[in-house]
Amino acid sequence: MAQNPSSAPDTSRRSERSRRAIYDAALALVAEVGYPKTTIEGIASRAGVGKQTIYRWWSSKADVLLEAFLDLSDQAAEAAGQKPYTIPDTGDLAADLKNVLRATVDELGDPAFEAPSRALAAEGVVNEELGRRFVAQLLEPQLQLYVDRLRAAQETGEVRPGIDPRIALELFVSPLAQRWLQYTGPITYEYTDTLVDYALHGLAPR
Amino acid sequence: MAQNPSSAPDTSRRSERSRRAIYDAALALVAEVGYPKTTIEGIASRAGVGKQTIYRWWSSKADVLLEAFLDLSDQAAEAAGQKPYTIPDTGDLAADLKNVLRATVDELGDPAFEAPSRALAAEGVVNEELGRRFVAQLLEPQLQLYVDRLRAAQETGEVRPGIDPRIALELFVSPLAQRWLQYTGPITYEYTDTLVDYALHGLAPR
Amino acid sequence: MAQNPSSAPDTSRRSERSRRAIYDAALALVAEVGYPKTTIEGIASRAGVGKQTIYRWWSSKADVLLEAFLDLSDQAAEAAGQKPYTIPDTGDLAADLKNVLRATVDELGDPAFEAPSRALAAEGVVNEELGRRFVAQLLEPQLQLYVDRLRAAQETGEVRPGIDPRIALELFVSPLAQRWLQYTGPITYEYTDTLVDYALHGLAPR
Amino acid sequence: MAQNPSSAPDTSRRSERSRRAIYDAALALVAEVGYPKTTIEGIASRAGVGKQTIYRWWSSKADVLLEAFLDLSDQAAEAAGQKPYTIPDTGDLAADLKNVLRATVDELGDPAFEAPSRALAAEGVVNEELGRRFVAQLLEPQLQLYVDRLRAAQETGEVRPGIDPRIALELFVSPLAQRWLQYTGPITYEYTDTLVDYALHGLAPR
DNA sequence: ATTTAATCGAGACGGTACGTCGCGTCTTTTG
DNA sequence: CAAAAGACGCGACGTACCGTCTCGATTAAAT
Repeated sequence: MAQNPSSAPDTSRRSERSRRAIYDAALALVAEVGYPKTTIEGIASRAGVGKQTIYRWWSSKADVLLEAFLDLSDQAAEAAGQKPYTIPDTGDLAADLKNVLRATVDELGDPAFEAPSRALAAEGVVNEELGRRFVAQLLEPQLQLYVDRLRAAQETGEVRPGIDPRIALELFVSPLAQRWLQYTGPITYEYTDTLVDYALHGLAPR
Repeated sequence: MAQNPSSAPDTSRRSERSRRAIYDAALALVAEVGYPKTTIEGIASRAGVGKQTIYRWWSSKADVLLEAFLDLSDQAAEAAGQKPYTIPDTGDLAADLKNVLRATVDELGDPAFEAPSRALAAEGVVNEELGRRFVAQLLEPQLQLYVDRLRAAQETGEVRPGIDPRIALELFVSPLAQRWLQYTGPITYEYTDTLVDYALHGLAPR
Repeated sequence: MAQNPSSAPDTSRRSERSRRAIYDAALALVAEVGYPKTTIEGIASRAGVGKQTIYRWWSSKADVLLEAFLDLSDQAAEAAGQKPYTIPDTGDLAADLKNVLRATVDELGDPAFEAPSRALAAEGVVNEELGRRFVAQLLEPQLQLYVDRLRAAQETGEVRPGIDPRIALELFVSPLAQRWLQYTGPITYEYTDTLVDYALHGLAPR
Repeated sequence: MAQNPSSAPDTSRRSERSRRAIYDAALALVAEVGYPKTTIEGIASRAGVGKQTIYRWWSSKADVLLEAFLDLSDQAAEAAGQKPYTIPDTGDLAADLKNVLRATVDELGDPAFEAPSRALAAEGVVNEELGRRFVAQLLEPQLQLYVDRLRAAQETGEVRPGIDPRIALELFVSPLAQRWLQYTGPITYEYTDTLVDYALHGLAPR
C-alpha cells in the first residue's frame, strides 16, 4: 500500500493545534518585527512547531500569512456579527457611502490590521499569483458590497442607469486605497467625504 | 570641524563609472530575474564592482533601485525632449485627459518600466521612508501636471471653481493605479476613457 | 535541566560522512596551498559541505586542522601496527635512540606530515590554548616513550640514577625540534647521532 | 626624465618620521591585540600614515614587524651598553652558562619582547624566508656568543676538544627554546641550571 | 484495545546571500 | 616626488535562513 512519495499529506490527521499556533505566531511576528524580518524559522520556533510542519501545509511565507490573515478576518467578521456583509441603505446614497468609508478609514488605522495587510498588499504587487488571491478572497468580496449598493441606487434613480457600478465604485475607493498604499496624501473623514461628493456629482459644472 | 566618526565617504572621489554600471546592473537584473532574486552580490558582480562600493553609497537594495530608476526616468525624460513636462491643453479637457491616460496605459505595460516600478511600489508599501521618497521624487511631480491642467480648466469654466484639483485628479488616476498595483481589473483604453467620463460628470443624474 | 541557550548541537545526529570529508579537505588544502591560503570556505567547498557545518562543530580553522591531524596520526599509528607505541630496547641505549631519531628525521621530511604539523606548531606558538592541546595530544605522548626508555636505561645502569628523564630527553629531542621549527641548521642522521652522543656523555672531559 | 614605473623608491627622500611611527605602531598593536589582529590598515592609521607608505617600503606585515623588532633590539642593546655582546668568562663555564640562561629566562618573560618575538617566531615556522631572516639577524648572532664561550672553554680544557660548539650549545639552548615556543614545560632557573649540568656531564655514569 | 502509519517537534545538512573587514592597487591633493 | 587620504575590485569572514532530510515520539484512524 505504498503512497505517492512526498505529496498529498493526509488532511484528516492534521494538527489543528499547530495550525492555530502558526497563524498566531505569523501575525504576531509581522506586527512586531515587520514582514521582511518575519522568517519561517521564526514562525516555527515561536509556534513551537517543526519547520517541516509549515512546509508540509504551505508553500511560502506569504502563503502562511495570507491564510492567517483570512482566518483573522473571518474571526473578526464573526465576532462583529453581520455588520460588514452589506452596506446600509437609508435611501441617502451619499450619506451611506460616507459612513462606510469613514469606517474604512478607522480600520486602515488599526495597527492589528495594518501590518499584515500592508505586507500582503506589498507582496501581491510583485507576486501576481498571490496578488490575485489576495484580491479574490479579501478585496473583491468587499467591493461587491459597493456594487450592490450602487445597483440599488440605480433602481431608485440616485445613480444614472448607464453607469457601470464596478467601475463607479473605484472613483471613491481607489483614491483612498492609493493614499493608504503609497502615502500619497493624508487620510481623513473630510477627504473621503469629499471623494464621495466629487464622484457623485462630477467635476464639471452642471 | 571634526567629522562624524567612521563615515561620510568623499563624494568628490566617487567613481562615476561604477555608479553607472551599478544602475545598469540593478535595472537589468530586476527586469530579468525579478526584485526578490536580485541581490546586492548579483548587482556587484554584474557591474564588475566590489560589494563595498555599493554599501559605501547606498543603504539597501531598494535604495539602489530607487536611484537607478530615478536616473532612468531622468534620462528618458531628457531623451523625449519636453513632452512630458506638461499636459497638452487643446481646450477639450476630457480629450486631453483621455490622451494622457492612454499613454500611461501604454507605459504601464512597458516591461522596461514595469519590473522596477512594481518592485519599488511594493517596497514602498511596506517601507514608509522609501515609499515617501518614491512618491515625492517620481509620482508627485507627475500628479502636479494634472493639477496644472485642472486649474487651467477651472479658469475656462470646464471644471467647477470649488473643486480641489489635487483630490480631483485621484478620481481617474487612482483607479488606474490600483488596477495596476493590485490586479483588481483589466487595464484598457476603454476603461480609462470611462473613468474620465465618470469623473467629469459624476454618477448622479444631472 | 535546561540547556545553554542557542548552542550545543546534537552529537548523535552528526554526519560522519561530512566529518571525514572535512578532515580530508583540510589536510589536502594545507598540503597544496599552505595554511594561510587554506580558508574555511575552501575547506567547505572542497568537502562538499556547508560552511555552517564546519562552524557548528569547530571554532576555528586551527581547530579543524588539529582534529584532522590527530585523526590522521591515529590512522597512521593504527595502520603501522604497534610500532610507535614503544621505543625498542636492544640493551644499547645510544643505538636505540639514534634509530628512533633517524626515523623522526625521515618523518619530518615527509611532505604529508610537514605542512599540517608546521601549521599547527606555528599556530600553537601564538595561540597558547591550541599550543597546549597540540602538545598534550600529540607531542607529549611521544615524549613519554623516551621517558620510558630512559627509565629502563636507569635500571640497567646505562643512565645515572639521579637524572630526570623528562628533562634528559630534551637534550636530544629539542635541538632537532628547533632546527626543524626555526631553520637554525641542517637536519641529518649525522646530526642526530651526534646529539645522542653528546647528550649521553656530556661536553666535559671524563 | 621618466622613471621606471612602480619600482625603486628613492631612499634619500624617505621620511624618517614615518618610519619610526610605523615601527612604534606595529609593536604597540602586536602587544595590544596580538599579531593576527594587527593589520596594515591598523598600523597605518595608528601611525598617522598612508597605507601606500607602508607598501612602498615593506612587502608584508611580517616584514614590518621583523624590522621594527630588530630596531627595538638594537635600541635595547644600545641602551644596555655592551652587556650582551659577549658571554662573561669567569673561568667557571657552568656558572657562566647558568647566569646567561637565567637572564634569558627573564627576558622570555618580559611582555614587551614576548608578543612580537612570538609572532615572528610563529610566522617564521610557516614562512621559511622570514624564518631564515629571523634566525640570521636575531638568533644566530646570539648563538655565536655561546660558540665563542665554548671555544674558550675548549682551550682551558673545560670542554672536550672534539666537541662541535655549534651543536653543543643546542643541548641547553634548544630545550629552553622549545619549552618557550611550544609550552612543553615550565621555565625556571632550576630547569636551566639542570640543563647546563646535564649537558656538561652527560646522562651516562662516568 | 491494539496496531500501524502519518504527522509532529527537533534540528543537522548543503546552500545562498548577507553586511563587514582587510588586502593590495590606484588616484587625487598637499607640502 | 614622497606622503596623507581613502575609493576601488576583490576575497574571506562568521551569521541568518532557506528548503530538504532524517530522527524518535505522539497520536488518530483502521483494525
